[in-house]
Amino acid sequence: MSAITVRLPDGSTKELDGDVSAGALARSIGSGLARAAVAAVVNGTEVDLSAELADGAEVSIVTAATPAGRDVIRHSTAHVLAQAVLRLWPGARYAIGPAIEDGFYYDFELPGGAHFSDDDLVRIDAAMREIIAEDQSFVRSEQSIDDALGVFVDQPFKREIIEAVRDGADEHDAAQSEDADRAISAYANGADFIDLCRGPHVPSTGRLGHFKLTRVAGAYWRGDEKRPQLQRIYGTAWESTKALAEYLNRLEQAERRDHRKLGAELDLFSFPEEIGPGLAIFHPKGGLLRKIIEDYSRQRHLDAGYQFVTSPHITKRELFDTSGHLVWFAEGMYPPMVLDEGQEYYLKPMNCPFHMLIFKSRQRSYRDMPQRYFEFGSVYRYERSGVVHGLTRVRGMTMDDAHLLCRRDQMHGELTRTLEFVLDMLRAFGLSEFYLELSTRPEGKAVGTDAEWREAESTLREVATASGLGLQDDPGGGAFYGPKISVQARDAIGRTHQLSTVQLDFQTPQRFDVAYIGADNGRHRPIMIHRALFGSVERFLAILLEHYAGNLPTWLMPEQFRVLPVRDDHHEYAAHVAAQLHQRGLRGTLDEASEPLGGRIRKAKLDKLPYVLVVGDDDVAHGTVGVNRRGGSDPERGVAVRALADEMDAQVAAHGAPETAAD
RNA sequence: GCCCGGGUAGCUCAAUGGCAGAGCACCCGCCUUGUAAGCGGGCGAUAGGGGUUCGACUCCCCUCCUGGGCUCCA
Repeated sequence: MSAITVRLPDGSTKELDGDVSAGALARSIGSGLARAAVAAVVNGTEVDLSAELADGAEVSIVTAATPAGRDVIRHSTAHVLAQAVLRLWPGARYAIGPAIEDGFYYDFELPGGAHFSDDDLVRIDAAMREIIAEDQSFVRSEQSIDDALGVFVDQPFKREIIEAVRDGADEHDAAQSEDADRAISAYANGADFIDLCRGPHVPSTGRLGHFKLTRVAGAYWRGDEKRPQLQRIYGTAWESTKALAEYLNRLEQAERRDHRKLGAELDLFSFPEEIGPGLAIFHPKGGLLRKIIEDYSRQRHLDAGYQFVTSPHITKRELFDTSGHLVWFAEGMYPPMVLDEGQEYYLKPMNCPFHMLIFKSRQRSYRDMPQRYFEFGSVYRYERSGVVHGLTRVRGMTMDDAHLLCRRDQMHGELTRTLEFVLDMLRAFGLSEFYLELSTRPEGKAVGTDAEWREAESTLREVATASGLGLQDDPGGGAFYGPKISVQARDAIGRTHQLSTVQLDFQTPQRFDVAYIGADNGRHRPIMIHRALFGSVERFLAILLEHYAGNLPTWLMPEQFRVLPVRDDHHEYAAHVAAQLHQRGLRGTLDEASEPLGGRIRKAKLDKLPYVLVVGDDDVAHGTVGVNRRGGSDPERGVAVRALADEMDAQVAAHGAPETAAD
């Protein structure tokens, strides 16, 4: 075997003689790298460490503690999971087992239609650890389509995948099918297990072990409800015990921020069984929080030239026939009420049809344009029973909904304005990291002409690009009536949430036959922009709660201060302090000295009060308060009431940055 | 809708098929408190319905509610 020379990422070269595998390269560079290596990238393609390198190749080593390395570990762990399940359930069929964000899953069909239970996870976990202890090698093989079909003769899901590769039906596999031999690759480890797989994998199962099976779930084959439902097992896997522990800790942190938990702890809202799933009631503090959010939003909309409108919660079916909702959105709507000799009334799932009627309520001139209608409109959607989730997926919600009708020549400007307005408002609530998504024409189920779509999409793209934010494409993700930009916001623990959407619609104005009179005295069709900023008030509130871990900035906090008199003979002064702050427009209460100060302070802290104010003898004598600030180290004694009020005013005016402390 | 969990007091949790308990909250007393839990007492529950059993929180069936999952592509 002759020596070869390969090029490394830093531009240097390395000579190999004899063993010319990627693993040998790693070893020749250093033992630390060799230990960390899980795969390699050769000329841009991921390969196993056992892959032989060609002379002149550009090679980089994939190490465990990197995104690509973790994918390899997770994918390999998924194989071990499947191997364990097949050991425990002979005759089980296995479908797919990819690496996903933070983990992996594998889908199975068990013999006799059996289902996994949580107890099974323990057994499977044990079997996996045996396989890992056996340190089996992952051995790659390549074969023709026909041979592969033979290998997986008893595995209908694998056969379906192979056939999809053969037929080139699977879009993603198109690149693979361009390979000259159209070979199918598979990995075997041990004598009893082989799985269809592109790879790469770790060299052997002994490289794995920092994993945890997390839950079992049902999942439809290829995500299609009409196909068989499979049994899915989820797990997470990492490069080290430490990384695994950190991840599990992160999950706990997220759990502590869960808005459903915080909503109960802070007495904001609840979901009484008596009302039904996905239908919340807001308690006084939650109601006040909503009012604060909504009032601020209203003021901003007023300043930005929006007009306030209101529409009813139910309407005759004809309105939704006209709008197309009963064709396109019927499954998301509650069934109708039949009133007045057969007249059907529907709860509204969206506000736009009503706003169209407001536009139509009189003749409009080109001079009237744009019309910007805004409404906190409560809508009801019949979400499937399995998908409701806290305040983020509900059956009744209030959208901060706007519909802008403008002339074609105003479209670009209105969109730019709208996007700026949206981002500015989100920033005011303490969200600052955004990217945009552009959802384009859904193939096959779109209305409107090609020219209209081209114009709409290119306009949205220009506007999105001009914002300077990152832009991701979401091909085919638009609504049937037009494309949209959605604003994705990153929260304090790095999760992204789709918040606002700005949607172009040339269909609805046509359906309602709305028009304005142009300067040419002719009828012209306006362009419509749908815009939800918070999405829904409920969901936005939930995202804020989780973003701030309940420590809402002072301006949003329903209770901004609480005055605690040390003894009951300080009550009068405490009431005086509270009244002074109330006069400055600050919100707060007085907690009388019926129990010891320490206990009252603790309660106020658990309620996440930004300002806990203690008044005693010294304060009565000098007109001061003791200030215990949220997140502050030591309380400050002897603060003048006026100075405190000024500080709080400033804090409110600044809106404040998120306090990312865990709690 | 479907798959796997769960449902005990307002909240967080106990209780081999054999007397349903605790802490917090709430109410009543006592205590008069200076920066994260003062003391005593009281009120209060097996989600709903059916079944098995001498006996059911516990086992079975149905309903309701609830948590996780159902595009993340060998």
